[in-house]
Amino acid sequence: MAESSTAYEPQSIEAKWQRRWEESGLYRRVEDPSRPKHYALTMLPYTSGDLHIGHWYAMAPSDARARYMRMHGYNVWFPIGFDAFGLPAENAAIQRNIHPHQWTMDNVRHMRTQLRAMGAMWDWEHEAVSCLPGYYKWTQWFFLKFYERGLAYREVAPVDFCPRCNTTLAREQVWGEDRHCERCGTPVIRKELAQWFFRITDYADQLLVDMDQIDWPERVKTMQRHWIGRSEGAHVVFHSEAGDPIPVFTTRPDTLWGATFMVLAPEHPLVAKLTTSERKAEIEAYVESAGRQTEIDRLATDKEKTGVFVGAYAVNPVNDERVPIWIADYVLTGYGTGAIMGVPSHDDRDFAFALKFGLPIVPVIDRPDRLAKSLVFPGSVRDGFAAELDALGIAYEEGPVGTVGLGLYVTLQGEEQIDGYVAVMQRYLQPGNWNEIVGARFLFVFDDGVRALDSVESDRAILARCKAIYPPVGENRTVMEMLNSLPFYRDVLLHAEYGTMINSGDFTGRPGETAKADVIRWIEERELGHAEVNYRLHDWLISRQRMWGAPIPMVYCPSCGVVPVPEEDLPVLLPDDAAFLPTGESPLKYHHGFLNTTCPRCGGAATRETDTMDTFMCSSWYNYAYVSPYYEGDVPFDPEAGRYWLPVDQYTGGIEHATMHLLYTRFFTKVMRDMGLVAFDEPMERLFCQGMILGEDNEKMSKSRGNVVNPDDYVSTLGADSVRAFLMFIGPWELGGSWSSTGIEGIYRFLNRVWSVVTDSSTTAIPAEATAEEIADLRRYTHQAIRDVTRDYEAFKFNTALASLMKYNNVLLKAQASPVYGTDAWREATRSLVLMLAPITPHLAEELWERLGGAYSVHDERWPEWDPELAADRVVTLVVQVNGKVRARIEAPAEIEEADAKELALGQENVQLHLQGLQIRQVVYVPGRLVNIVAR
RNA sequence: GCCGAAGUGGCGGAACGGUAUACGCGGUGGUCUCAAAAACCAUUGGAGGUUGCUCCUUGUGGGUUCGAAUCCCACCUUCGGCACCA
Repeated sequence: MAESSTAYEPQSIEAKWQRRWEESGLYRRVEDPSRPKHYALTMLPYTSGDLHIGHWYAMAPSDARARYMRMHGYNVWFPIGFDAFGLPAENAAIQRNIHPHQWTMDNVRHMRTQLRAMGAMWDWEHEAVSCLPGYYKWTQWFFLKFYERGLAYREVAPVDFCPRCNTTLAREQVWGEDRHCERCGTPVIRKELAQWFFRITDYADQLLVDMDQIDWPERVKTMQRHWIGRSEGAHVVFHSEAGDPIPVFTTRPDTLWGATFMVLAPEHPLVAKLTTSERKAEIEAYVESAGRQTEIDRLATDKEKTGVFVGAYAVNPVNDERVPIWIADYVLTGYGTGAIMGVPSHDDRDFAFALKFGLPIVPVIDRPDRLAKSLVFPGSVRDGFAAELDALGIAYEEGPVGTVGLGLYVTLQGEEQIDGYVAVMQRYLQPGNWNEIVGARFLFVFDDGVRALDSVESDRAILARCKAIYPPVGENRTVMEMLNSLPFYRDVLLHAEYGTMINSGDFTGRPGETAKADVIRWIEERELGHAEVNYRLHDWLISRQRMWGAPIPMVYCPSCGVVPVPEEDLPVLLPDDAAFLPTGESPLKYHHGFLNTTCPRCGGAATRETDTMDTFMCSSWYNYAYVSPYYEGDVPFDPEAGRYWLPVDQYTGGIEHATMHLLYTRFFTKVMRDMGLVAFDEPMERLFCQGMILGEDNEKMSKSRGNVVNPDDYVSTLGADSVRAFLMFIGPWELGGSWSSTGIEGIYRFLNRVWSVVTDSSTTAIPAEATAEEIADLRRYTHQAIRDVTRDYEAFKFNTALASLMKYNNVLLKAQASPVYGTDAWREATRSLVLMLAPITPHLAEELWERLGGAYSVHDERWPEWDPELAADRVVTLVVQVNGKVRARIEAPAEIEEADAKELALGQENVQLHLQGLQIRQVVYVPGRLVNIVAR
């Protein structure tokens, strides 16, 4: 084989094998019911034009895993396609005067070439491009089916809008604190538009429950659970004094008696009606400013609360208390009913709001921890008070109170201590003083008696008494505001736990375990409201005011109203002569040929819907489209092929899709199941999410940073196999990592060393015969490598798989110059090395396999198996510790007995040295690993 | 802010509660060469020391344990998502 021992030249072998694989149809899909199928899928790339290193990072390991499954006997199908609708194509159209279709398809052609260079096992015969009519016909078909099932509806919803460009803006097109248009700098306004929604909330519970049947990363499931945000509570109707019903959703109906105000979202439909004339200007200004903020800003809990009183009052239905109505940006229209009851004593945000605006705060749920505090002011009690506290076993600390002297900081635990404390306080309180107990109870001890904070009136009365005694506290508007000025009390002023109801009329004393359910039953009986489940998830807004998307197949007829396009008329084609305005406005609105049509129902003149669909629609069913792209039957894909291949067995993609794409595609599958298109609940059985590849400077790659890595450059110099292997070597796939131009050279060197281990016969073997021990050593390394590498592939740990392969190759480099060279064990070693590298470096492995005399193709070979007997270590290193510190290491036979190990350990000189003057208490033995001698 | 994740040598990272720093990069010294590159060999966490050793080190502070990078609590920092980027 001397003539084939040339240098490793990736360029020639990669081209050679890519051609050969294609010619022989190695990766072509075959339906073979005799073998277990494996549908491997990686998230489809967007047609950005250039294959970024990020695409390689997502796809190469996914391919390696698919190849690994293939070597385990699975009939693997690994399709590919393109997500081809979207904003960048329109921007290109405006900037370069090129039709989005042409721009996109040029990109597709270029990307296909780049993708082929990766040497992945893609089945190109089932490629699908989402912007082609044969594809989006079915995207539109899904819209019609959802509409038929009552899952699509039209409703007015706000969009970010640039008044100058006359166009809707995506979130990424809105820049800066002042939220201006990225193109022209004009401040963005909110505009209400009629838009189409999908009723994903109908499936909220199924999306939650079915998570149990899929093998997805726990973090993705958790994110989806939070995203769906199921909460059980009650729908309760308050009324304004004028009689307008104001429904609220609350998860805590047991706190209804503590609702001392209401807050509406600034966009709430009743705001204009409720606002009194003198408040109008202020309210309008606030509504305007709230509308300009993002939801993220509005919900930030660390910012100062803002809000405005509308001037009107509502009535709390459970106790007929009059409560003021406010608007504030922390209440959103999209969640619940867009209005809340403010319970400041048991909700952080309501507490902060009430404190800021001087609204009364009345506790209505007992603290389950029974903790209370009291600050005894200097000079407010007679001598001997502290001794009484000692006698009762009450904890306190003496400390300065401002600049007035030393006071007592008392902490009380439980009823007995609180009652005892109040009794003592009543006896010792100096005239002209008061003392308060805060937390488990809110009690004010005055010299003529005790007053509890148990209602809005008591709040006023207590404050008035205190003010009379010490006028400066009169600046406070509520008792809580006064208490909040003392930092000592801040952690006991409110709590959000369930507990026994207090200050709640007939419900006072109701235990926390049943409080919520009991109150719901009671309000249902009185028809004040009812139990309700609320979701944070809201319906999916699928309308986009864009041209480059699948047109929504709907027609507006002056006489028939909203009419769906008949199925047989699909697809509603995008015009190929649309004129793009430099503003970015959708040309569909001005394209007469597209816009004007006839009503499918009455045949009269009608207009088309000009909005297109969210591109997440296209990617919600692409895993089905691949089965039979641009299918011409009466369902979106060939049912027979679908029965064999579906669902996806292994899906991989970025964690950034955790909540949106991955939730939408699950929703689609559930609707498809209900339509009878598929017989399963979930589209992807197993999911792995990779992290993000960063630039050499550890920053996200971007053109502006100048740290973008072009894979093509490295493919042409070091080869696709080096790029693939390096990307897998960087670190754990799920965590991402940063590119390194020197790191990839290290991989290239490694592949060269593999090459020389397998092909180099110039190192003449030492004439001596290999001993049985040398053979056993080599075989042990081989079988340990197979064991470790197999485990790593199983767990998607390509980085450690490569580390083990490198280590193994280093061993083989040494063995090459020893008598084992050329033995059967050597042949087993090199074959195993090549087989284990095949998924990561498919070209190199194929070439080396051929040189080893293997039959075409290495990718049809079976994965090597390891023999535990052969892999077992003969000698182990026993670590000897004294009190947990390593004091000696002993080479010992692997099967050493506990007693022998301990004896050996104690015999070590350095161990004896450290045991001097100490008494052995315990000896811990971990078989084959360590002996820890505990001595004092 | 909320939700999710991660912090280990000069760098990327490895470590079933049991030898911290595997593997690779980089550095240093050497071999080869007229020279350089490549390749190969050796060495490489920090501090101290009498070759044998000792001490310190896994973001910070506590805790559990014979033993903690690993488990628990609190905090700090960085990254991803937050509904019209895909």
